[in-house]
Amino acid sequence: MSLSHSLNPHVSVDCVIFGFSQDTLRLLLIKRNIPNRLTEMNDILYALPGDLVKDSENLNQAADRVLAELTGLKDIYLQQFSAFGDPTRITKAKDRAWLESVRQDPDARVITVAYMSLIDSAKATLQPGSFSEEAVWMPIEEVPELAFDHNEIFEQALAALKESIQMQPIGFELLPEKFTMSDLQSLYETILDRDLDKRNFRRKMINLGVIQALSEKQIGVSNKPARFYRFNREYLEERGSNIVNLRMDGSFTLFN
Amino acid sequence: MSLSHSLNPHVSVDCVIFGFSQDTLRLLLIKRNIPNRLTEMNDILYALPGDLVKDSENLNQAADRVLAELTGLKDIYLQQFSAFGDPTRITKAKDRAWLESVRQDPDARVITVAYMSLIDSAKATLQPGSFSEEAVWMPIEEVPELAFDHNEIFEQALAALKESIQMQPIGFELLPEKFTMSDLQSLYETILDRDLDKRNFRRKMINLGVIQALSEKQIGVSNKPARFYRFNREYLEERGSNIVNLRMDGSFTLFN
DNA sequence: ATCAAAAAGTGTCAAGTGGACACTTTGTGG
DNA sequence: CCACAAAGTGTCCACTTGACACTTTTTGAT
Repeated sequence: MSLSHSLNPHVSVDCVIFGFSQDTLRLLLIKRNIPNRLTEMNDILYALPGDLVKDSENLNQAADRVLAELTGLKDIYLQQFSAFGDPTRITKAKDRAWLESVRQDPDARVITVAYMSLIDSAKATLQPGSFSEEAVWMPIEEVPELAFDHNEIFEQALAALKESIQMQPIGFELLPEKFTMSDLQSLYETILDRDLDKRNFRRKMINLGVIQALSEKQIGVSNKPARFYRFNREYLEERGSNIVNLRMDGSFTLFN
Repeated sequence: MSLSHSLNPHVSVDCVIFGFSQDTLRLLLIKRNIPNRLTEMNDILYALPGDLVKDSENLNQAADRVLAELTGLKDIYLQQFSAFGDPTRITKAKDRAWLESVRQDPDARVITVAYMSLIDSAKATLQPGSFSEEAVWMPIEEVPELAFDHNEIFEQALAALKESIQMQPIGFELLPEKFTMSDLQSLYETILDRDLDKRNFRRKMINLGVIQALSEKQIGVSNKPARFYRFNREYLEERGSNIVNLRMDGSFTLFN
């Protein structure tokens, strides 16, 4: 636990980390044990990884630190997407019990700055910070009631993710160094939650120039082995993220 | 001035209000008089309209209130776009002089949540809040050195504005109830800072269905009078803002 | 050796959109 | 009635999208 005198009691960061693997999109949650005075047992409460900001660090640094402390994840590209500051956001009964057990000033009004990221959950090694807390990947359809206003933060992050995937070829941080076209398509289908046409998808990806074909192929699969591709990092550096367009028909047309 | 005991000394909001009129894009600034101990005169410092958040209000409410208090602007649609929390963001010498003159706790580390909006500056009536402060529209090319990290906040807001205009047909709040096609094109050209082809612009706008032609025309101009149009509010309600597309060539293609 | 299963991989056409480009029309004012 | 100023208009080509179905390649079982 960090020295609490350097913590700013009014500002926190929360991290919405989406993990993708095995065709499933998951949310990274912290499982907290909360003392329950009535039952003398611990209640379990899931929450986004988050904590107060130190007076000496900026918001990005705080997000990196908090995520590492609570989950062991390091060097994750975190993108700030919104601040949440409703005065009632931390006043649920369960939340107060936990706050009283860990915070110097549990009554302080806290605004939080939310960060999000999308990573390859198979590559991420979780190392929860303390024995009473555990980091888990939760499929996004099964996300339970969360602490504070974390359900709302999660929903907004998911909506932001769906929008942003339309606008830039993400996936760079998401897939292994080499991956098949089907892996990539599956990633997009999962996030967008709809089917895409195989031929059109391949055509678009290749023409965009974001990925490069390798000569390598899968081995040991019981069907035609797929070719591997890798992301073309120069592409994004050259282009920036300016790859948006507005359509006549008002529809999204990234794929299909 | 509000009761300071209800102000949260660690969280503020700042408003980046862009105003458009007479083919010019302007930024709304507050002119502050700062006591200078050496000269016994006042230094002048421009700043974005912003102030601390009250413990009883949420961030959106704070932004609305602060903007109204400092500039008189009400019922402006403010969109949160980023939080700024570098520990050094309020430590410039000039800034400290001013903070010491108005804040209970001038040393507090403050993070700020930034909001932006784009309005018709000709329709907006400014009523600065106190005699020592004055609200002014500053053409964006002439924005001077601002308080705190407000130059950075402004730059980021401008970049966000340029991006977002590509993605949704804004302008609804910007132009008068009825306007000419040239007015609209001029708005886009000003914000995007480049020329657009007249024929292609008209075709796109009309086909999009965002605007409706009126039968009325200009009168009293010494050239062919232009037809008036109005925005089609049903359009946005039906479509939402889902009018984005990703292009093969990686370029913006909203117009031209 | 042959076959079945499984996933990879491939081509075409029609419709729509984007971008480049120059002249005519309609009003006012001198 | 003439000059000026800004509005308004149409076409062509290149490219992108979206719909659509069959062949290829490998493994593993018989």
